[in-house]
Amino acid sequence: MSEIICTVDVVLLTLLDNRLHVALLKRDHAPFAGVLALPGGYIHAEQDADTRDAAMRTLREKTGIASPYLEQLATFAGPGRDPRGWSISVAYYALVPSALIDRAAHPEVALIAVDELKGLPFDHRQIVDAALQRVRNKSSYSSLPVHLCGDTFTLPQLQGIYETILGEAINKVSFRRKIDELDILEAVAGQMETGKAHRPAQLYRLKKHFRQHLALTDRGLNSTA
Amino acid sequence: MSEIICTVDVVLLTLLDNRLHVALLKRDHAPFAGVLALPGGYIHAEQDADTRDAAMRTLREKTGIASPYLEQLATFAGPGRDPRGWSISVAYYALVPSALIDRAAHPEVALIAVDELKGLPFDHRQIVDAALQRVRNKSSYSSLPVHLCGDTFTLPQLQGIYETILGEAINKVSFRRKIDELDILEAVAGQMETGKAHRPAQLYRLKKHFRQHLALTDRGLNSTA
DNA sequence: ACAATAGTGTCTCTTAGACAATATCGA
DNA sequence: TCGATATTGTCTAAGAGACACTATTGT
Repeated sequence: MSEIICTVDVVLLTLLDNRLHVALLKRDHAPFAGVLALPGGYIHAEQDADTRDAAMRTLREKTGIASPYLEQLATFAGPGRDPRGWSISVAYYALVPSALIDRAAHPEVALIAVDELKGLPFDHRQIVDAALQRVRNKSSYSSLPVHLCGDTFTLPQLQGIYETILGEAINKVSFRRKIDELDILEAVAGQMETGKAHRPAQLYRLKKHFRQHLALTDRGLNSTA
Repeated sequence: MSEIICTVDVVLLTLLDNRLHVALLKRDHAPFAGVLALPGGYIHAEQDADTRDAAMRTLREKTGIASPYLEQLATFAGPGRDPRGWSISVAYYALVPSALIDRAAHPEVALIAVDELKGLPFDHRQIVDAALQRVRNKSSYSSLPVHLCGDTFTLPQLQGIYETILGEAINKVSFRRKIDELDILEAVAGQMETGKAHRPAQLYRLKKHFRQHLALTDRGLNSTA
């Protein structure tokens, strides 16, 4: 039983040009050397405190991203998914603002639009699909998408992000009501998004209490589901 | 990396005396020999097609249960959870009608009320808690609890099961409206639950299409959440 | 002033829950 | 007939979406 290959894989999602993108890396070694794949790697029992830790380390080492929103997705396993043998991959998904991805320091990180993915090795396609399904589902009733925003953002911007993820238009009044009920944002005093030929929008940021790990407790953006 | 211990654990839930119970087994071997613990065991790379398969096999071998509702819960891992070393446990949860548990053939299966659990080894307490949270959460918006029923049941019985799981009373009219909308039950013609000193209730059963794997698609019992 | 988008007030429609009336059994 | 619970009809209240009006900017 100890011949099982234990790995983690991370589906790192971000927004670019108003579309969801996944971070992929060209694999250094066989199998699938040179092919774009999810950032992942072996669990290091000597140093990883758990699989989340392993996923965090992997992400840091391969993309330089420090403390993203990171949540366990599911575990994929079996004899066929990795040609080296029976393997387990504990998959995580991360949401980060694209500004946090330092592409100068890590030019090897490829950001691919999720609807243009093709030819992923292993069962990575299945893992990405599971992550997308999870994020879409969870976004419909939680504040999850705020993790794709930068420090400050306007409500129209945030609504656009929800619409991008959910793939459908949202009623403006309802959206604002829900966000208001969630009570997780605070206006940045006096600051406005400016420069456009129309009324500027109020800037908001996450309340201090929610800056980090917002994941566990949120509920209730949209009960449409 | 190959010294990692790879296991599965199953949280088998059932209803007994109107209360949720977990199936536990006295461990045969060290560590924690003789202590009640979740049914679980090593993944057998030679025979298991994936972790679900391993969980199914474990459940069959240890409790005799053949094809329960079984879904992946989460993966628990780390250096401290098992005294033998760095370990991974892919946890599943199962829901079965208590009638399916053949306690004559498997007298070693202990069914413990979930609110009376104590002294579980490893991190099994944490795993059980995660399963309960998942089941309660999912029950509030899906038909999940029907898996705890036998072949036929009445609507008042089913409502009672929901109330047991959710821990609160449900509006009768709303409950029936929702169940009706889900459109997953069919009346068993002419059959009534009988014998009580009051109007008998109509018996229902799952529509054929939903007999097995109902898990993946269901939605929308209760949007209260 | 005009175009364009932000922000808000209000109406309607859908849906969940409360209440209550009717139905059907055993005693 | 009475007590008990099943089943169904209807009213009310809460919430989501549609619509439209006001606000504020650059041109």
